[in-house]
Amino acid sequence: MRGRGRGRGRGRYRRVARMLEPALLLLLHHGPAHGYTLMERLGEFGLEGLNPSVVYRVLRDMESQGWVSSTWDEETTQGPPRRVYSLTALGDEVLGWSVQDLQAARAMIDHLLGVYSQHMEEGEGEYHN
Amino acid sequence: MRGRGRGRGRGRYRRVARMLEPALLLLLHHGPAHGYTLMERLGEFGLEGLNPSVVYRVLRDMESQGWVSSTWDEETTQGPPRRVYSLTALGDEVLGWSVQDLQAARAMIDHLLGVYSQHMEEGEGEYHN
DNA sequence: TTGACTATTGACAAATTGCACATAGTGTGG
DNA sequence: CCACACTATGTGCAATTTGTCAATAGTCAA
Repeated sequence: MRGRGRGRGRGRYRRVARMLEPALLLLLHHGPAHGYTLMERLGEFGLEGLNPSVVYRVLRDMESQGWVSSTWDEETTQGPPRRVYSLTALGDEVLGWSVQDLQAARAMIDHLLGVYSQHMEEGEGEYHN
Repeated sequence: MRGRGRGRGRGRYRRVARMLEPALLLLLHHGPAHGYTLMERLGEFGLEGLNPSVVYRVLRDMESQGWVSSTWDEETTQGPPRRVYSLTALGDEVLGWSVQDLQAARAMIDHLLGVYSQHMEEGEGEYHN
């Protein structure tokens, strides 16, 4: 068995992961920020409780793509040096594309939900077993 | 470099893949159908052009989870024997959960899009490079 | 100096996906 | 009969993505 985790939860989680990049880009669209701060602000987008290494990895990957750039923060705070990420011009463009992608995704979801509620109204949903 | 496919397209495609299971369940909610037929009807949900083996694999996986059941079609048509898939009671329930997940996903997308257009109106989006 | 909290990174296992190809029946044109 | 096209489904494996665990590192307070 290929064990695609049964039951609930999984689906949402994975779909959510697909929103991590857009959410980070959007947060940076507001202004530069540290990775740690970004991670905490992800809660606003329903992305709380992610493993930090996931978030940092995405940030580094986005940097290697040139969507964001980072420098080490000058001021010493309580802790090791922090990276400050900012959106690049390319990242700004990518954010625009992401928004379009998300609009398309929403349209697909709407269609599916529409068909489902239609089935419900019309009393379809006889499963044959 | 970990090569997370640059540029467009990828993101959408992956997000789309996450809708394959719900779409198949919904199609089967309408009534039993062959894998091949299902594959063709996926176009209605914006899921055209998928590699057949992907669709068949998901169907078999869903069967191993007990969400759908299949039998070989009696009637001989042009081609090898075909499987007929139908939704099980469990599959019907899973479809309901999927719908809830999708509603939640839509809410998240709406929120993100809302924040984005707010930024746009307020003239944010200074990227600092 | 121990523990708690802030920050970031690395390495590896597990899960997912894409793709190329294998198999198989039926019908058609030469 | 043979090659070819089209309908259908299944297998195997490489590549990619994701999750998890642990390492490193600095500051502060008891």
